[in-house]
Amino acid sequence: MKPANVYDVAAAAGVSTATVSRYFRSPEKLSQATLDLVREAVDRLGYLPSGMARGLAERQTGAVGLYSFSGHEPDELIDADRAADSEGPVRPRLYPLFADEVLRGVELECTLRRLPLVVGWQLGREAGISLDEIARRVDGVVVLPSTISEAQLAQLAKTKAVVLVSQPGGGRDGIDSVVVDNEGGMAALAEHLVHVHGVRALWYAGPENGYEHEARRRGLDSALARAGVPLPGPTVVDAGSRAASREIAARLLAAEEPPRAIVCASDQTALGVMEAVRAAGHRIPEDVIVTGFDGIDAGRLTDPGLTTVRQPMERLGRAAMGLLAERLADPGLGPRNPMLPVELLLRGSCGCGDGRPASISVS
Amino acid sequence: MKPANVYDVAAAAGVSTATVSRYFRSPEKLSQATLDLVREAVDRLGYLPSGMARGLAERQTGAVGLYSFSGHEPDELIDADRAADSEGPVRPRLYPLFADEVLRGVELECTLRRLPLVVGWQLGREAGISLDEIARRVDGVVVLPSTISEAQLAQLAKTKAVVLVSQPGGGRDGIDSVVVDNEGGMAALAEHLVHVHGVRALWYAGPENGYEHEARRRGLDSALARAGVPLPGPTVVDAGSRAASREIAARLLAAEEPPRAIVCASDQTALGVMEAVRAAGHRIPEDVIVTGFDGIDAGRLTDPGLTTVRQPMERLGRAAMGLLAERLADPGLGPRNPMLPVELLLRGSCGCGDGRPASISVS
DNA sequence: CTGAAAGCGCTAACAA
DNA sequence: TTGTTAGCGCTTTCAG
Repeated sequence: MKPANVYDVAAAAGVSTATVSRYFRSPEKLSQATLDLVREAVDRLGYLPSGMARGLAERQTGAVGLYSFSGHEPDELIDADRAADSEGPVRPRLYPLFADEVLRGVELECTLRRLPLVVGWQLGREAGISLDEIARRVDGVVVLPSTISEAQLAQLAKTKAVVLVSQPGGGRDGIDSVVVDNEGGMAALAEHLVHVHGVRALWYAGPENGYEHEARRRGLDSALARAGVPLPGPTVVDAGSRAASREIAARLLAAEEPPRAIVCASDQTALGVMEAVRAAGHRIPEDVIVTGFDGIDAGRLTDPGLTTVRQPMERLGRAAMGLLAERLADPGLGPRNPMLPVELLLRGSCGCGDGRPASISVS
Repeated sequence: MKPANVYDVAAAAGVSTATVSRYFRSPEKLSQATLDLVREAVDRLGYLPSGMARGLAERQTGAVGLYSFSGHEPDELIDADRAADSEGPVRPRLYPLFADEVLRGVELECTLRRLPLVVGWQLGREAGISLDEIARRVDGVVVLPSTISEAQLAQLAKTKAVVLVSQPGGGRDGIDSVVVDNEGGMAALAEHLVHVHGVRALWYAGPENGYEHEARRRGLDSALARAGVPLPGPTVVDAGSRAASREIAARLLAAEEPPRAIVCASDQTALGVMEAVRAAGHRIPEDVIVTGFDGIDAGRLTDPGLTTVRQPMERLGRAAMGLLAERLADPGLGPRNPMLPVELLLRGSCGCGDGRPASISVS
């Protein structure tokens, strides 16, 4: 039997559909007697107003969206069933990752603001959910770094509010953004390595595409240049891929002398690199220092702990959703593009942190 | 300027609205020439079909929902900004909790099945988002334990597919459920305490309302009865509240002799109890054994590690969304109510786990 | 392969 | 305070 609609309820209560609508939208405009009448009919029929019809009529969905890459590799996800529930010193699957923590912040903000959240994950290039599937259901969407082209984003921004996370909004109309100080964080890390640990020869591992990684590389290079240390060559490594990890190991074995440090563009890459360094027979940090970027939880659980630059991930999510909510409330706002500070986390993998990890605020 | 709709696109392309609709829904029915015509218009106008209008016309939303309690206390969430980004041996705010891990499983399954997910959290009794706000936007919803009455659930199930997590579906029509073996897990834990550690006097801490806790209590009592150990009295403690933790501490101080063990209905309660036990001047596990239930991550990070019963939380979420997707695909299905096995995790807080934690499968 | 037109269920003027 | 009615934007027969 198909669910009741306004007409059914109106007929059952002996009122008009407008009155039934008012019962939900502006009960204060109805008399007590009418209220009771409608309530009875609603309860009896188990009536739940359709969000689709309501959205159509109101010309807005009343919901917000989050679109993200999954952070995991497809095959890893498919196998997740097996991996998820085992336990050990090293987790079989990394969690929570950057995207998970940002999501938590977004959810939190949505809960506080009473906004239903529609989430969708991109998985690899083709799998998962498309941004359009999310966007068509919401008034505005927070977009995490994903393989969405600038053009698509600009197109979308014409009809929906868009807030970019970890990608510069570029002052484009209708596109807000929130980023962290990637450049400053990486520069601070580089200075630490050079001045405290005397590092003068290092490798850089990480994908070189994308705004975040470019900013990090820039921070690294400028700090090294200032310190008079030769810049590392480009090392392209796909974060998380086992092949990349093997490649690093092979390069280490092939090298006449291993670098004093390997600076990675992300913690996930760094965890793979740590494995590779050990596979090549070197000790961390005595032979090779390894550093990451992000501050995911897994970096605390390795031995030694991973020295890294921590992004305020949950805050990033909250800020992004906050910007979105504000824009929805006032579309006239100019573009906002805040930058959040990061924090240098010194743990064992750089040779610091005998005892508790130290943390240093940057920017 | 308001966003383009089908009519705009149809006019721009010189075709009918039906053709524009077919462009998206069944492109194989259109000639190449028409396809090109429409594509051009769509791109030029930045057209994104409205999910609301589509849902209305199709009589289904094409999305699924997840409704959950937040797992955190409201004040904790409000202050989250400050707490979220600090670091230390014990995290200022517990994460990920049960609900977070289940959510992850649900998201994962949605990603694989390409289903947009609408999430909403209840916060305390009144704050946060209401179940109706989620339900009206989706075809079916997964509901985590929350303060939703049986009556409301039954009402909702009349119009939407509902899958309960950690609550028995009770064979009701249209209500599926997935639970874990709470009773068996707690019984296994109790037997371990009695037979391995010789526990004969213990307290039970945890809220006594709700299906999960009732099942756990039942498992505890029956195992103790079988072993001829006197049953603990009821101890009602609101999980996570500081007042409850203080109360435990006070009771310990008032007691002539502390119990050999305090068995808790959840890890969150157990973490509070561990604090309380120490505050009362006792050592864990030498003086007092403390155990939890859930297997959240935070239980690994305490010193000593928390002995607990691990639920396969991610799998719970995946299973729930799987059931929902299947029912949506075939509404004729009878009620499904699977029970997932749990695992006993022996760590330091019961006196086991010199070295690596042991884990024992239950059921 | 394409078009015309009738809804889908709700809201919001506008009247009464 | 309540009712009438015209859309909201899309899909889907039914014709052609």
